[in-house]
Amino acid sequence: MRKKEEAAPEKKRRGRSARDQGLSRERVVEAALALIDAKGYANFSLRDVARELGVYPTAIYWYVTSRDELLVEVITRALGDLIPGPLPAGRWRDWLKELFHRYRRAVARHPNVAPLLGSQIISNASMNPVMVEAVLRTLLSAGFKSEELIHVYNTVITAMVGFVTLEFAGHGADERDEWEDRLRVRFEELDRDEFPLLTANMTRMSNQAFIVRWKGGTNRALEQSFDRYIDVVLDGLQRQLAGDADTQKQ
Amino acid sequence: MRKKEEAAPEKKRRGRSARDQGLSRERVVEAALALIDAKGYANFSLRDVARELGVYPTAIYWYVTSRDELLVEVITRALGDLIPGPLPAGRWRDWLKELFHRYRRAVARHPNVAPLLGSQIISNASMNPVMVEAVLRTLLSAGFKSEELIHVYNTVITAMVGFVTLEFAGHGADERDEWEDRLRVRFEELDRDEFPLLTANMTRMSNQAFIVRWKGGTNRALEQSFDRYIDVVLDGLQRQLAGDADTQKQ
DNA sequence: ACCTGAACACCGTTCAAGT
DNA sequence: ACCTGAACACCGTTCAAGT
Repeated sequence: MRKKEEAAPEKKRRGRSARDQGLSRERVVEAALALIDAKGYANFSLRDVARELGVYPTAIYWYVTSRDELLVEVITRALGDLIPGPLPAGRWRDWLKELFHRYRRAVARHPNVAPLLGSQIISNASMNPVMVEAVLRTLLSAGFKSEELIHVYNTVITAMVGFVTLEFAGHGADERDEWEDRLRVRFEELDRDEFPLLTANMTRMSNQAFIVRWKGGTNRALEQSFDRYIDVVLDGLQRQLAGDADTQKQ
Repeated sequence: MRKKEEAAPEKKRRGRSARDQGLSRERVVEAALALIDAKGYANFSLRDVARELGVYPTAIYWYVTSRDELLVEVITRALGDLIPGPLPAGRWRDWLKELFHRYRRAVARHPNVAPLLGSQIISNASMNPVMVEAVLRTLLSAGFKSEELIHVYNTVITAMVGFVTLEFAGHGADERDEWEDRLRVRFEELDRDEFPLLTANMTRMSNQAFIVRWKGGTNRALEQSFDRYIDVVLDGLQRQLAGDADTQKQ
Protein backbone atom coordinates (compact mmCIF):
# COMPACT_ATOMS: atom_id res chain seq x y z
CA MET A 1 0.00 0.00 0.00
CA ARG A 2 0.95 3.63 -0.46
CA LYS A 3 2.13 2.80 -3.93
CA LYS A 4 -0.73 4.04 -5.99
CA GLU A 5 -1.76 7.36 -4.51
CA GLU A 6 -4.24 7.93 -7.28
CA ALA A 7 -5.66 11.05 -5.64
CA ALA A 8 -9.27 10.11 -6.11
CA PRO A 9 -10.94 13.12 -4.43
CA GLU A 10 -8.17 15.49 -5.48
CA LYS A 11 -5.94 14.75 -2.56
CA LYS A 12 -3.96 17.89 -2.09
CA ARG A 13 -2.20 16.58 1.00
CA ARG A 14 -1.61 20.08 2.25
CA GLY A 15 0.42 20.48 5.42
CA ARG A 16 0.66 17.38 7.52
CA SER A 17 -1.20 15.13 5.13
CA ALA A 18 -4.60 14.82 6.58
CA ARG A 19 -5.51 11.24 5.99
CA ASP A 20 -3.01 9.77 8.40
CA GLN A 21 -4.79 7.26 10.60
CA GLY A 22 -8.35 7.52 9.31
CA LEU A 23 -11.06 9.92 10.24
CA SER A 24 -12.76 10.52 13.55
CA ARG A 25 -15.51 12.78 14.80
CA GLU A 26 -12.90 14.91 16.49
CA ARG A 27 -10.80 15.34 13.36
CA VAL A 28 -13.87 16.37 11.37
CA VAL A 29 -14.85 18.99 13.95
CA GLU A 30 -11.29 20.22 14.21
CA ALA A 31 -11.01 20.63 10.45
CA ALA A 32 -14.36 22.41 10.30
CA LEU A 33 -13.38 24.92 12.96
CA ALA A 34 -10.03 25.50 11.31
CA LEU A 35 -11.75 26.23 8.00
CA ILE A 36 -14.22 28.64 9.58
CA ASP A 37 -11.35 30.38 11.35
CA ALA A 38 -9.47 30.67 8.10
CA LYS A 39 -12.14 31.47 5.54
CA GLY A 40 -15.16 32.67 7.46
CA TYR A 41 -18.54 31.13 8.09
CA ALA A 42 -20.03 32.46 4.85
CA ASN A 43 -17.59 30.37 2.84
CA PHE A 44 -17.92 27.25 4.92
CA SER A 45 -19.01 24.01 3.30
CA LEU A 46 -19.02 20.35 4.16
CA ARG A 47 -17.36 19.59 0.88
CA ASP A 48 -14.46 21.81 1.84
CA VAL A 49 -14.06 19.92 5.07
CA ALA A 50 -13.92 16.71 3.09
CA ARG A 51 -11.39 18.15 0.65
CA GLU A 52 -9.24 19.28 3.55
CA LEU A 53 -9.31 15.80 5.03
CA GLY A 54 -8.70 14.14 1.68
CA VAL A 55 -11.91 12.14 1.61
CA TYR A 56 -15.16 12.10 -0.32
CA PRO A 57 -17.84 14.50 0.93
CA THR A 58 -20.07 11.63 1.87
CA ALA A 59 -17.49 10.20 4.25
CA ILE A 60 -18.26 13.03 6.67
CA TYR A 61 -21.71 11.61 7.20
CA TRP A 62 -20.26 8.63 8.92
CA TYR A 63 -19.27 10.84 11.86
CA VAL A 64 -21.93 13.50 11.77
CA THR A 65 -25.57 13.30 10.72
CA SER A 66 -25.88 16.75 9.19
CA ARG A 67 -24.20 20.06 8.58
CA ASP A 68 -26.06 21.57 11.52
CA GLU A 69 -24.92 18.90 13.91
CA LEU A 70 -21.35 19.55 12.86
CA LEU A 71 -21.77 23.27 13.46
CA VAL A 72 -23.09 22.66 16.95
CA GLU A 73 -20.01 20.63 17.67
CA VAL A 74 -17.81 23.36 16.24
CA ILE A 75 -19.35 25.94 18.56
CA THR A 76 -18.90 23.72 21.57
CA ARG A 77 -15.26 23.22 20.71
CA ALA A 78 -14.69 26.91 20.02
CA LEU A 79 -16.19 28.03 23.30
CA GLY A 80 -14.46 25.44 25.42
CA ASP A 81 -14.88 25.57 29.15
CA LEU A 82 -16.44 28.81 30.31
CA ILE A 83 -17.28 28.16 33.91
CA PRO A 84 -15.21 30.09 36.44
CA GLY A 85 -13.90 28.32 39.48
CA PRO A 86 -15.71 28.77 42.78
CA LEU A 87 -15.29 32.11 44.49
CA PRO A 88 -15.68 33.18 48.14
CA ALA A 89 -19.26 33.76 49.21
CA GLY A 90 -20.64 37.15 48.38
CA ARG A 91 -18.42 37.56 45.32
CA TRP A 92 -21.18 36.84 42.81
CA ARG A 93 -20.38 39.96 40.82
CA ASP A 94 -16.82 38.82 40.31
CA TRP A 95 -17.98 35.36 39.33
CA LEU A 96 -20.30 36.72 36.66
CA LYS A 97 -17.70 39.17 35.46
CA GLU A 98 -15.26 36.31 35.03
CA LEU A 99 -17.86 34.29 33.13
CA PHE A 100 -18.52 37.19 30.75
CA HIS A 101 -14.84 37.73 30.12
CA ARG A 102 -14.20 34.07 29.50
CA TYR A 103 -16.98 34.05 26.95
CA ARG A 104 -15.65 37.13 25.22
CA ARG A 105 -12.11 35.76 25.12
CA ALA A 106 -13.33 32.50 23.62
CA VAL A 107 -15.21 34.28 20.86
CA ALA A 108 -12.32 36.65 20.28
CA ARG A 109 -10.17 33.58 19.59
CA HIS A 110 -12.67 32.40 16.97
CA PRO A 111 -14.44 35.54 15.76
CA ASN A 112 -15.78 33.83 12.65
CA VAL A 113 -18.06 31.61 14.67
CA ALA A 114 -19.83 34.68 16.06
CA PRO A 115 -22.57 34.67 13.38
CA LEU A 116 -23.60 31.30 14.76
CA LEU A 117 -23.90 32.47 18.35
CA GLY A 118 -27.09 33.88 19.70
CA SER A 119 -28.82 33.19 16.47
CA GLN A 120 -29.37 29.99 14.58
CA ILE A 121 -29.99 26.69 16.17
CA ILE A 122 -26.82 26.93 18.03
CA SER A 123 -27.72 28.98 21.06
CA ASN A 124 -30.02 26.31 22.35
CA ALA A 125 -28.21 23.40 20.90
CA SER A 126 -24.85 23.84 22.53
CA MET A 127 -26.52 24.21 25.88
CA ASN A 128 -24.39 23.00 28.65
CA PRO A 129 -26.26 21.90 31.76
CA VAL A 130 -23.15 22.29 33.87
CA MET A 131 -23.02 25.97 33.03
CA VAL A 132 -26.71 26.51 33.59
CA GLU A 133 -26.44 24.88 36.96
CA ALA A 134 -23.42 26.96 37.93
CA VAL A 135 -25.15 30.22 36.97
CA LEU A 136 -28.24 29.29 38.94
CA ARG A 137 -26.13 28.48 41.96
CA THR A 138 -24.37 31.81 41.79
CA LEU A 139 -27.61 33.75 41.43
CA LEU A 140 -29.28 32.01 44.32
CA SER A 141 -26.25 32.60 46.49
CA ALA A 142 -26.43 36.27 45.54
CA GLY A 143 -29.87 36.38 47.09
CA PHE A 144 -32.23 36.27 44.14
CA LYS A 145 -35.47 34.54 44.94
CA SER A 146 -36.40 31.45 43.01
CA GLU A 147 -39.57 33.02 41.57
CA GLU A 148 -37.52 35.53 39.71
CA LEU A 149 -34.65 33.20 38.98
CA ILE A 150 -35.60 32.61 35.36
CA HIS A 151 -35.70 36.26 34.52
CA VAL A 152 -32.41 37.04 36.15
CA TYR A 153 -30.92 34.01 34.49
CA ASN A 154 -32.12 35.19 31.09
CA THR A 155 -30.65 38.59 31.76
CA VAL A 156 -27.30 37.03 32.53
CA ILE A 157 -27.28 34.89 29.39
CA THR A 158 -28.23 37.86 27.25
CA ALA A 159 -25.54 39.94 28.85
CA MET A 160 -23.01 37.25 28.05
CA VAL A 161 -24.04 36.54 24.49
CA GLY A 162 -25.61 39.74 23.17
CA PHE A 163 -22.77 42.19 23.21
CA VAL A 164 -20.08 39.84 22.04
CA THR A 165 -22.18 38.55 19.17
CA LEU A 166 -22.78 42.06 17.93
CA GLU A 167 -19.15 42.87 18.41
CA PHE A 168 -17.64 40.03 16.44
CA ALA A 169 -20.34 39.03 14.01
CA GLY A 170 -19.47 41.66 11.51
CA HIS A 171 -18.83 40.52 8.03
CA GLY A 172 -16.57 37.70 7.13
CA ALA A 173 -13.03 38.66 6.31
CA ASP A 174 -13.73 38.75 2.60
CA GLU A 175 -16.61 41.13 2.49
CA ARG A 176 -15.13 43.51 5.02
CA ASP A 177 -13.44 45.91 2.64
CA GLU A 178 -16.42 46.36 0.42
CA TRP A 179 -18.72 47.23 3.29
CA GLU A 180 -16.15 49.51 4.83
CA ASP A 181 -16.19 51.70 1.79
CA ARG A 182 -19.93 51.84 1.46
CA LEU A 183 -20.47 52.79 5.08
CA ARG A 184 -17.70 55.34 5.10
CA VAL A 185 -19.21 57.05 2.11
CA ARG A 186 -22.67 57.05 3.63
CA PHE A 187 -21.31 58.76 6.69
CA GLU A 188 -19.29 61.35 4.93
CA GLU A 189 -22.42 62.37 3.10
CA LEU A 190 -24.42 62.99 6.26
CA ASP A 191 -25.87 66.44 6.67
CA ARG A 192 -24.47 68.37 9.63
CA ASP A 193 -27.74 70.10 10.35
CA GLU A 194 -29.82 66.98 10.22
CA PHE A 195 -27.37 64.89 12.25
CA PRO A 196 -25.50 67.30 14.49
CA LEU A 197 -24.60 64.83 17.23
CA LEU A 198 -23.66 62.04 14.91
CA THR A 199 -21.37 64.16 12.78
CA ALA A 200 -19.88 65.90 15.80
CA ASN A 201 -19.00 62.58 17.41
CA MET A 202 -17.87 60.93 14.21
CA THR A 203 -14.23 60.54 15.12
CA ARG A 204 -15.07 59.10 18.46
CA MET A 205 -17.73 56.75 17.19
CA SER A 206 -16.23 55.37 14.05
CA ASN A 207 -15.08 51.83 14.53
CA GLN A 208 -16.17 51.87 18.13
CA ALA A 209 -19.93 52.10 17.97
CA PHE A 210 -22.33 49.43 16.84
CA ILE A 211 -24.16 50.08 13.62
CA VAL A 212 -21.79 52.90 12.90
CA ARG A 213 -18.58 50.97 12.89
CA TRP A 214 -17.33 49.38 9.73
CA LYS A 215 -14.56 47.21 10.96
CA GLY A 216 -15.35 43.88 12.49
CA GLY A 217 -14.45 43.60 16.14
CA THR A 218 -11.38 41.51 15.75
CA ASN A 219 -9.38 44.15 17.52
CA ARG A 220 -9.64 45.29 21.10
CA ALA A 221 -11.46 48.51 20.36
CA LEU A 222 -14.70 47.46 21.94
CA GLU A 223 -13.29 45.96 25.10
CA GLN A 224 -13.82 49.19 26.99
CA SER A 225 -17.43 49.29 25.91
CA PHE A 226 -17.85 45.72 26.98
CA ASP A 227 -16.57 46.44 30.46
CA ARG A 228 -18.85 49.41 30.78
CA TYR A 229 -21.75 47.30 29.60
CA ILE A 230 -21.00 44.62 32.16
CA ASP A 231 -20.91 47.20 34.91
CA VAL A 232 -24.29 48.53 33.86
CA VAL A 233 -25.83 45.08 33.97
CA LEU A 234 -24.25 44.20 37.29
CA ASP A 235 -25.24 47.52 38.84
CA GLY A 236 -28.75 46.95 37.58
CA LEU A 237 -28.87 43.49 39.07
CA GLN A 238 -27.62 44.75 42.40
CA ARG A 239 -30.25 47.46 42.48
CA GLN A 240 -32.95 44.90 41.83
CA LEU A 241 -31.56 42.90 44.70
CA ALA A 242 -31.73 45.94 46.96
CA GLY A 243 -35.29 46.53 45.78
CA ASP A 244 -36.25 42.99 46.74
CA ALA A 245 -34.78 43.45 50.18
CA ASP A 246 -36.80 46.64 50.63
CA THR A 247 -40.11 45.12 49.66
CA GLN A 248 -39.33 42.20 51.90
CA LYS A 249 -38.91 44.47 54.91
CA GLN A 250 -42.19 46.24 54.38
CA MET B 1 -50.51 39.39 -25.88
CA ARG B 2 -51.81 37.29 -23.02
CA LYS B 3 -52.79 34.62 -25.51
CA LYS B 4 -49.96 32.20 -25.15
CA GLU B 5 -49.25 31.87 -21.45
CA GLU B 6 -46.57 29.28 -22.08
CA ALA B 7 -45.52 29.25 -18.42
CA ALA B 8 -41.84 29.51 -19.17
CA PRO B 9 -40.49 29.61 -15.61
CA GLU B 10 -43.24 27.39 -14.27
CA LYS B 11 -45.67 30.19 -13.69
CA LYS B 12 -47.81 28.96 -10.91
CA ARG B 13 -49.73 32.23 -10.73
CA ARG B 14 -50.58 31.61 -7.11
CA GLY B 15 -52.81 34.11 -5.38
CA ARG B 16 -53.12 37.46 -7.09
CA SER B 17 -50.98 36.49 -10.06
CA ALA B 18 -47.70 38.09 -9.35
CA ARG B 19 -46.58 39.38 -12.68
CA ASP B 20 -49.18 42.09 -12.95
CA GLN B 21 -47.48 45.32 -13.91
CA GLY B 22 -43.85 44.25 -14.01
CA LEU B 23 -41.36 44.01 -11.23
CA SER B 24 -39.96 46.65 -8.93
CA ARG B 25 -37.43 46.73 -6.13
CA GLU B 26 -40.26 47.02 -3.67
CA ARG B 27 -42.13 44.01 -4.98
CA VAL B 28 -38.98 41.92 -4.82
CA VAL B 29 -38.33 42.90 -1.22
CA GLU B 30 -41.95 42.34 -0.30
CA ALA B 31 -41.96 38.87 -1.82
CA ALA B 32 -38.70 38.00 -0.08
CA LEU B 33 -40.00 39.03 3.33
CA ALA B 34 -43.23 37.15 2.76
CA LEU B 35 -41.30 34.01 1.91
CA ILE B 36 -39.09 34.29 4.96
CA ASP B 37 -42.16 34.83 7.12
CA ALA B 38 -43.79 31.78 5.62
CA LYS B 39 -40.98 29.29 5.28
CA GLY B 40 -38.18 30.50 7.50
CA TYR B 41 -34.79 31.95 6.73
CA ALA B 42 -33.11 28.55 6.44
CA ASN B 43 -35.30 27.73 3.44
CA PHE B 44 -34.98 31.09 1.78
CA SER B 45 -33.60 31.35 -1.74
CA LEU B 46 -33.47 33.92 -4.49
CA ARG B 47 -34.84 31.37 -6.89
CA ASP B 48 -37.90 30.97 -4.74
CA VAL B 49 -38.48 34.70 -4.82
CA ALA B 50 -38.30 34.55 -8.61
CA ARG B 51 -40.69 31.62 -8.75
CA GLU B 52 -43.11 33.47 -6.52
CA LEU B 53 -42.99 36.49 -8.80
CA GLY B 54 -43.25 34.37 -11.93
CA VAL B 55 -39.96 35.46 -13.44
CA TYR B 56 -36.58 33.96 -14.17
CA PRO B 57 -34.11 33.94 -11.26
CA THR B 58 -31.83 36.29 -13.10
CA ALA B 59 -34.52 38.95 -13.38
CA ILE B 60 -34.08 39.67 -9.67
CA TYR B 61 -30.61 41.00 -10.35
CA TRP B 62 -32.02 43.89 -12.23
CA TYR B 63 -33.35 45.31 -8.96
CA VAL B 64 -30.83 44.03 -6.47
CA THR B 65 -27.13 43.39 -6.86
CA SER B 66 -26.89 40.36 -4.58
CA ARG B 67 -28.66 38.13 -2.16
CA ASP B 68 -27.11 40.00 0.75
CA GLU B 69 -28.31 43.35 -0.47
CA LEU B 70 -31.81 41.96 -0.73
CA LEU B 71 -31.61 40.65 2.83
CA VAL B 72 -30.55 44.04 4.12
CA GLU B 73 -33.58 45.55 2.46
CA VAL B 74 -35.79 42.85 3.95
CA ILE B 75 -34.56 43.64 7.45
CA THR B 76 -35.14 47.33 6.97
CA ARG B 77 -38.67 46.68 5.83
CA ALA B 78 -39.37 44.22 8.63
CA LEU B 79 -38.17 46.58 11.34
CA GLY B 80 -39.95 49.61 10.00
CA ASP B 81 -39.85 52.81 11.99
CA LEU B 82 -38.53 52.27 15.49
CA ILE B 83 -37.95 55.76 16.76
CA PRO B 84 -40.29 56.88 19.53
CA GLY B 85 -41.76 60.36 19.38
CA PRO B 86 -40.22 63.08 21.52
CA LEU B 87 -40.93 62.88 25.24
CA PRO B 88 -40.87 65.53 27.98
CA ALA B 89 -37.41 66.34 29.27
CA GLY B 90 -36.12 63.99 31.92
CA ARG B 91 -38.10 61.04 30.60
CA TRP B 92 -35.14 59.35 28.96
CA ARG B 93 -35.92 56.04 30.65
CA ASP B 94 -39.38 56.00 29.11
CA TRP B 95 -38.00 56.93 25.73
CA LEU B 96 -35.53 54.04 25.77
CA LYS B 97 -38.14 51.66 27.10
CA GLU B 98 -40.41 52.59 24.22
CA LEU B 99 -37.58 52.06 21.75
CA PHE B 100 -36.87 48.62 23.15
CA HIS B 101 -40.50 47.61 23.01
CA ARG B 102 -40.93 48.85 19.47
CA TYR B 103 -37.97 46.79 18.42
CA ARG B 104 -39.28 43.71 20.14
CA ARG B 105 -42.73 44.13 18.64
CA ALA B 106 -41.26 44.50 15.15
CA VAL B 107 -39.24 41.32 15.48
CA ALA B 108 -42.20 39.50 17.02
CA ARG B 109 -44.14 40.31 13.86
CA HIS B 110 -41.38 38.76 11.73
CA PRO B 111 -39.66 36.24 14.00
CA ASN B 112 -38.02 34.45 11.09
CA VAL B 113 -35.80 37.41 10.36
CA ALA B 114 -34.29 37.16 13.83
CA PRO B 115 -31.36 34.98 12.73
CA LEU B 116 -30.29 37.90 10.57
CA LEU B 117 -30.32 40.44 13.36
CA GLY B 118 -27.33 41.04 15.52
CA SER B 119 -25.31 38.66 13.50
CA GLN B 120 -24.46 38.59 9.83
CA ILE B 121 -23.81 41.61 7.78
CA ILE B 122 -27.12 42.99 8.65
CA SER B 123 -26.56 44.65 11.96
CA ASN B 124 -24.26 47.19 10.45
CA ALA B 125 -25.82 47.30 7.09
CA SER B 126 -29.29 48.37 8.02
CA MET B 127 -27.90 51.15 10.13
CA ASN B 128 -30.19 54.06 10.26
CA PRO B 129 -28.53 57.41 10.98
CA VAL B 130 -31.80 58.89 12.09
CA MET B 131 -32.05 56.35 14.87
CA VAL B 132 -28.43 56.71 15.91
CA GLU B 133 -28.90 60.46 16.13
CA ALA B 134 -32.07 60.12 18.18
CA VAL B 135 -30.43 57.75 20.67
CA LEU B 136 -27.47 60.05 21.07
CA ARG B 137 -29.77 62.99 21.70
CA THR B 138 -31.66 61.10 24.36
CA LEU B 139 -28.50 59.97 26.11
CA LEU B 140 -26.97 63.43 26.16
CA SER B 141 -30.20 64.88 27.50
CA ALA B 142 -30.10 62.23 30.22
CA GLY B 143 -26.81 63.68 31.35
CA PHE B 144 -24.22 61.30 30.00
CA LYS B 145 -20.97 62.97 29.16
CA SER B 146 -19.76 62.88 25.60
CA GLU B 147 -16.56 61.02 26.47
CA GLU B 148 -18.57 58.05 27.62
CA LEU B 149 -21.27 58.46 25.00
CA ILE B 150 -20.03 55.66 22.77
CA HIS B 151 -20.01 53.12 25.53
CA VAL B 152 -23.45 54.00 26.76
CA TYR B 153 -24.66 53.99 23.19
CA ASN B 154 -23.25 50.51 22.65
CA THR B 155 -24.93 49.33 25.81
CA VAL B 156 -28.25 50.63 24.56
CA ILE B 157 -27.95 48.96 21.17
CA THR B 158 -26.94 45.68 22.77
CA ALA B 159 -29.85 45.91 25.15
CA MET B 160 -32.17 46.44 22.22
CA VAL B 161 -30.85 43.75 19.94
CA GLY B 162 -29.34 41.09 22.19
CA PHE B 163 -32.28 39.78 24.10
CA VAL B 164 -34.75 39.81 21.27
CA THR B 165 -32.38 38.06 18.91
CA LEU B 166 -31.83 35.27 21.39
CA GLU B 167 -35.53 35.12 22.05
CA PHE B 168 -36.75 34.73 18.51
CA ALA B 169 -33.81 33.25 16.66
CA GLY B 170 -34.58 29.74 17.68
CA HIS B 171 -34.92 27.24 14.94
CA GLY B 172 -36.98 27.74 11.88
CA ALA B 173 -40.49 26.38 12.05
CA ASP B 174 -39.49 23.17 10.33
CA GLU B 175 -36.70 22.03 12.54
CA ARG B 176 -38.46 22.96 15.73
CA ASP B 177 -40.07 19.64 16.52
CA GLU B 178 -36.96 17.63 16.03
CA TRP B 179 -34.92 19.81 18.38
CA GLU B 180 -37.71 19.89 20.91
CA ASP B 181 -37.52 16.17 21.33
CA ARG B 182 -33.76 16.01 21.58
CA LEU B 183 -33.57 18.70 24.22
CA ARG B 184 -36.45 17.30 26.22
CA VAL B 185 -34.78 13.94 26.35
CA ARG B 186 -31.48 15.43 27.38
CA PHE B 187 -33.15 17.18 30.26
CA GLU B 188 -35.16 14.26 31.47
CA GLU B 189 -31.93 12.32 31.71
CA LEU B 190 -30.21 14.84 33.96
CA ASP B 191 -28.99 13.54 37.28
CA ARG B 192 -30.70 15.09 40.30
CA ASP B 193 -27.58 15.00 42.41
CA GLU B 194 -25.36 16.55 39.80
CA PHE B 195 -27.87 19.23 38.78
CA PRO B 196 -30.02 19.91 41.82
CA LEU B 197 -31.02 23.44 40.95
CA LEU B 198 -31.64 22.78 37.30
CA THR B 199 -33.84 19.77 37.93
CA ALA B 200 -35.66 21.46 40.79
CA ASN B 201 -36.49 24.47 38.63
CA MET B 202 -37.28 22.45 35.55
CA THR B 203 -40.95 23.27 35.37
CA ARG B 204 -40.32 26.93 35.82
CA MET B 205 -37.47 27.11 33.37
CA SER B 206 -38.65 25.01 30.52
CA ASN B 207 -39.70 27.13 27.60
CA GLN B 208 -38.87 30.26 29.48
CA ALA B 209 -35.12 30.18 29.90
CA PHE B 210 -32.52 30.64 27.20
CA ILE B 211 -30.46 27.61 26.33
CA VAL B 212 -32.90 25.47 28.25
CA ARG B 213 -36.02 26.28 26.31
CA TRP B 214 -36.95 24.27 23.29
CA LYS B 215 -39.69 26.28 21.78
CA GLY B 216 -38.86 29.31 19.71
CA GLY B 217 -40.02 32.56 21.19
CA THR B 218 -42.97 33.11 18.93
CA ASN B 219 -45.21 33.26 21.94
CA ARG B 220 -45.30 35.82 24.71
CA ALA B 221 -43.58 33.65 27.29
CA LEU B 222 -40.42 35.70 27.44
CA GLU B 223 -42.01 39.10 27.57
CA GLN B 224 -41.79 39.17 31.34
CA SER B 225 -38.12 38.35 31.18
CA PHE B 226 -37.62 41.06 28.64
CA ASP B 227 -39.21 43.66 30.87
CA ARG B 228 -37.08 42.58 33.80
CA TYR B 229 -34.02 42.74 31.61
CA ILE B 230 -34.85 46.24 30.49
CA ASP B 231 -35.26 47.36 34.07
CA VAL B 232 -31.89 45.95 34.97
CA VAL B 233 -30.19 47.82 32.16
CA LEU B 234 -31.98 51.06 32.90
CA ASP B 235 -31.28 50.82 36.62
CA GLY B 236 -27.67 50.15 35.79
CA LEU B 237 -27.50 53.17 33.52
CA GLN B 238 -29.06 55.37 36.15
CA ARG B 239 -26.57 54.21 38.74
CA GLN B 240 -23.70 55.04 36.42
CA LEU B 241 -25.22 58.45 36.01
CA ALA B 242 -25.36 58.92 39.75
CA GLY B 243 -21.76 57.72 39.96
CA ASP B 244 -20.69 60.36 37.45
CA ALA B 245 -22.39 63.05 39.47
CA ASP B 246 -20.55 61.90 42.59
CA THR B 247 -17.10 61.94 41.07
CA GLN B 248 -17.84 65.34 39.63
CA LYS B 249 -18.55 66.76 43.07
CA GLN B 250 -15.37 65.46 44.62
C1' DA C 1 -17.21 -0.62 10.17
C1' DC C 2 -15.80 2.72 7.15
C1' DC C 3 -15.44 4.86 2.84
C1' DT C 4 -16.16 5.30 -2.38
C1' DG C 5 -18.78 6.82 -6.29
C1' DA C 6 -22.63 8.16 -8.68
C1' DA C 7 -26.64 10.69 -8.52
C1' DC C 8 -30.47 14.07 -7.04
C1' DA C 9 -32.31 18.29 -6.41
C1' DC C 10 -30.98 22.19 -5.44
C1' DC C 11 -28.11 26.92 -4.98
C1' DG C 12 -26.13 32.26 -6.32
C1' DT C 13 -24.37 34.58 -10.06
C1' DT C 14 -22.47 35.79 -14.96
C1' DC C 15 -23.30 36.88 -19.40
C1' DA C 16 -25.05 36.99 -23.95
C1' DA C 17 -29.25 37.40 -26.24
C1' DG C 18 -33.77 38.95 -27.03
C1' DT C 19 -37.52 42.73 -27.11
C1' DA D 1 -34.71 49.44 -19.91
C1' DC D 2 -36.06 45.09 -18.59
C1' DC D 3 -36.19 40.28 -18.89
C1' DT D 4 -35.10 35.56 -20.99
C1' DG D 5 -32.27 31.53 -21.41
C1' DA D 6 -28.32 28.97 -21.09
C1' DA D 7 -24.46 28.04 -18.51
C1' DC D 8 -20.89 27.82 -14.54
C1' DA D 9 -19.32 26.38 -10.42
C1' DC D 10 -20.89 25.21 -6.65
C1' DC D 11 -24.02 23.14 -2.57
C1' DG D 12 -26.13 19.23 1.26
C1' DT D 13 -27.71 14.76 1.30
C1' DT D 14 -29.25 9.83 -0.28
C1' DC D 15 -28.13 5.48 -1.38
C1' DA D 16 -26.01 1.53 -3.34
C1' DA D 17 -21.67 -0.47 -3.78
C1' DG D 18 -17.15 -1.72 -2.50
C1' DT D 19 -13.58 -3.44 1.05
